[in-house]
Amino acid sequence: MFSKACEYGIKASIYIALNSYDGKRVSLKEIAKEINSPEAFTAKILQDLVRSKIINSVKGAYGGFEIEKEHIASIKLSQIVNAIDGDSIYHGCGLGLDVCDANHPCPVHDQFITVRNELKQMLETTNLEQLALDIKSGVSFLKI
Amino acid sequence: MFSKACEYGIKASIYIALNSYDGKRVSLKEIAKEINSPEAFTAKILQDLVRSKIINSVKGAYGGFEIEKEHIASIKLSQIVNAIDGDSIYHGCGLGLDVCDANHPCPVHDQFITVRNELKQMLETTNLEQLALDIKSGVSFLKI
DNA sequence: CTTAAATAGGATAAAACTATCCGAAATAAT
DNA sequence: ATTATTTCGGATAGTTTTATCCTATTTAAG
Repeated sequence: MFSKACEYGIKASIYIALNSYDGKRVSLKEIAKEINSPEAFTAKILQDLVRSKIINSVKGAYGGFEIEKEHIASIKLSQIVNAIDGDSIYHGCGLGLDVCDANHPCPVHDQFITVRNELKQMLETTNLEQLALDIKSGVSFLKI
Repeated sequence: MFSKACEYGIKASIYIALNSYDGKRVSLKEIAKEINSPEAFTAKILQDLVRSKIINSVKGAYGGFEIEKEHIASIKLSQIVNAIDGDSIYHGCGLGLDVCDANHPCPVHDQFITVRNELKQMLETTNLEQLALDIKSGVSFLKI
């Protein structure tokens, strides 16, 4: 469903959010360790998220990544996915037709639209705060 | 959502079904042309479908691919997807955790389950006959 | 029997995705 | 200022997916 890059991006964002609530800035090293991801590859993904202004980075000693507390609740899963995997989930035909709409649908157009709207809805109604709080309370987990 | 291989596999299956209703066997060449897919790559995918006994192949002159008429209505989209992409859609965590279940869920476990069940349901309730008839009646299209 | 037309399957190439390496730039502490 | 730490970004490597090529095998027709 999601690319590896996207999986790492989501988990990293949650971990950063979690720590930002405590005013803690976290390093790439710590993030990769806590979400069990390859460090250098994770760095690339974090750079994407910084460029998309979803997370914030501070260079140099005592630097790291953070998210402004007030923004956490307003960051939707859809923004993270879009920053990393692009908007193919929103456009794009289920069977890869260049043109696929109500007037010229692919064979699974209607069925696909239904599932995709469910996914879309899910991504747009889930925000970082919810996810971070579940980790904090031990309801969900970022690794193993 | 689906791999390219899976997209081609689904479209090819529909085209074969469509022709099998008329008792027509179709060649790789014709299939690739009609579903707008690379010929040699499509050949590999058709081989998979033959091995999975979803479609039938006949070698030699006047050979080609076909599906027994009586089977068409019983072939579900899920079987085609499973033959080509495997069952990763059914198992596997949305965020790539090795262990992810109700007792040890990833942060998006519940949301993911919901969307995936919708997809699962869709794949299991859609069969080749429905899809082929829509193509025949000009309601849906296999290319452009 | 020979030939032409097809699928089967192995080998290989190209492209995309995942992952690693290393030097540059920035920053805080000493 | 110097040093240690840390992100940034370009180059490169490995892996998987997508795609191509070529030969072998099968089969119907002449």
